[in-house]
Amino acid sequence: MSTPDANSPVRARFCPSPTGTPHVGLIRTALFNWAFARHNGGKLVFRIEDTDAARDSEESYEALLDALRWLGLDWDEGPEVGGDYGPYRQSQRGDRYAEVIRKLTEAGELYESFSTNEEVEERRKAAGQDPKLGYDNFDRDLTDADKVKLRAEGREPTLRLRMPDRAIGFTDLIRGDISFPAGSVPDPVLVRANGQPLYTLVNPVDDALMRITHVLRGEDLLPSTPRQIALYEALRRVGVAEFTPHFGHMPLVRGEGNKKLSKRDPQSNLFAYRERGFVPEGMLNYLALLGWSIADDRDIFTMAEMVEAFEIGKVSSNPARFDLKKAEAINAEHVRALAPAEFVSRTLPYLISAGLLPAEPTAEQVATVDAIAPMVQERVIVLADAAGMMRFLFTPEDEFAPEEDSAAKALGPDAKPVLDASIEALEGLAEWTTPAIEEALKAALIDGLGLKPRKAFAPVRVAATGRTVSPPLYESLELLGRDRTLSRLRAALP
RNA sequence: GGCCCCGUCGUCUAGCGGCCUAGGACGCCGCCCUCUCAAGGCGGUAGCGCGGGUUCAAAUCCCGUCGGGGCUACCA
Repeated sequence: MSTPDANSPVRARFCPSPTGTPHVGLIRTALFNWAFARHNGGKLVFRIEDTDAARDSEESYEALLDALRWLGLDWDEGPEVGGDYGPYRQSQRGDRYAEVIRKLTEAGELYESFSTNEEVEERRKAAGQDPKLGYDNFDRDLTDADKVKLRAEGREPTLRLRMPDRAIGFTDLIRGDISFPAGSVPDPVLVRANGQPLYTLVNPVDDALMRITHVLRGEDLLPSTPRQIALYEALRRVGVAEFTPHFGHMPLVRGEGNKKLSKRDPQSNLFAYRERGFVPEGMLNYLALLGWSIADDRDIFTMAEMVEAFEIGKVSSNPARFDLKKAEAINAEHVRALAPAEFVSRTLPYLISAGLLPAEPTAEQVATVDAIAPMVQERVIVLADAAGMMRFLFTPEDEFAPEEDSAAKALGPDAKPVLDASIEALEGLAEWTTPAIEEALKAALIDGLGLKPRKAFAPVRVAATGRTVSPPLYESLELLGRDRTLSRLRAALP
């Protein structure tokens, strides 16, 4: 098997079909191809496999671009950036496929197949074989007379590739040597009866035409590799392909249980993570951990570091479970690592969509966010969490009310003396600053009432911020201001 | 059923014959810090599927076995 010249530049590709919402497993595939291309100083080709009009949609296509752009996974050739091997949407490459089909057919690499699935099944059963064995290569030896007769019945043939009568093996970049015995792969259909080419044809043909050197994809495609290698051999014989690329099959991403993470599983939806406020750095870092590790004692890293260290041979061959808890932990690390101003600018959209702020926040509102942000930043896991923690600062007084369960915990009858003492202490404060508030509250509640801090501050916290969990209390009160603080404490009196 | 892949803590992994009485991370538990919750610090919990080999020595190599998964479309 002739492989790409070791000195020729790496050309990897990411070639999703635009069906549904981007899936985290799909994005992991994009990430590894991207990192592989970047690490090796090669090119990443982005190609859209939209040959199934029944399932593809323009929305899904847009979603794919949106996803990659959001994550910062850039491509060197593909939609919107062009390249020497375009177009990069298969729906626009019909003429090329027709040409390849013609060459293959003329060279006798393809044969006409008239069998229906039912007929194949019947023949398998009649031979005492399991119908699941698939196509039986029956039409390989049809005579011209047979074909004329079948056409006369109104049947149109598909075009199948004749698989070689020998084992097909290759060295997988991730798994090592893999071999499929002769006869274990039935002759695949490459072209529909109506002349439409299928994935089985267009995927390898485009990889050949685009001179892809490394095919890195999910393990679910491993069984299709032998028929692709057979096609490559045919393409080389007719002068369409110059070499057969290297293959590497990445482990599957699993969901709960041991099954492959399904497209229907809400956990697979990339955009759901974005909506919750996963940051690209966190999402990518976590996805990278699904099958790869940068070092034995570290799992937080940047994409620049990943590119520097990424070697395809170090990718694990076992399936990885998508673990939300760990994804969140990794994301939280990246959120905390954000520069304060960056945290604010990324959080603002979430505050707006949560209804805390108008689409165009005032300078004063932004200043308030700036002030509370550092204290919120280290307490959130995803950006959307910030809304819950900042809500008390942006809720109009007539709408403000402590959350029910928090109130139940901290605003019972016992709270009255605490709130009374707090109000009295805060009313007379000369200056409304964090240190002054702290001093006054401690003097009144700890020293004055002799309460444990835990008991003392809970009612004040819930009365003012609405929740038992909030940013630090004194700072929060300072930002809230004296008037709002006092009116909320009074309103909370049992 | 057939073909293929995979098998280290609950999860993701490090490990590629001696450095392993198996390391890290998430989770979980405890302690410290402390105005809450986080963050941070410290400590703990838990694993080489099983059986044979090879070897002075195996998580690491070989075979078998069991288990899990994927594919098996005129989808991609």
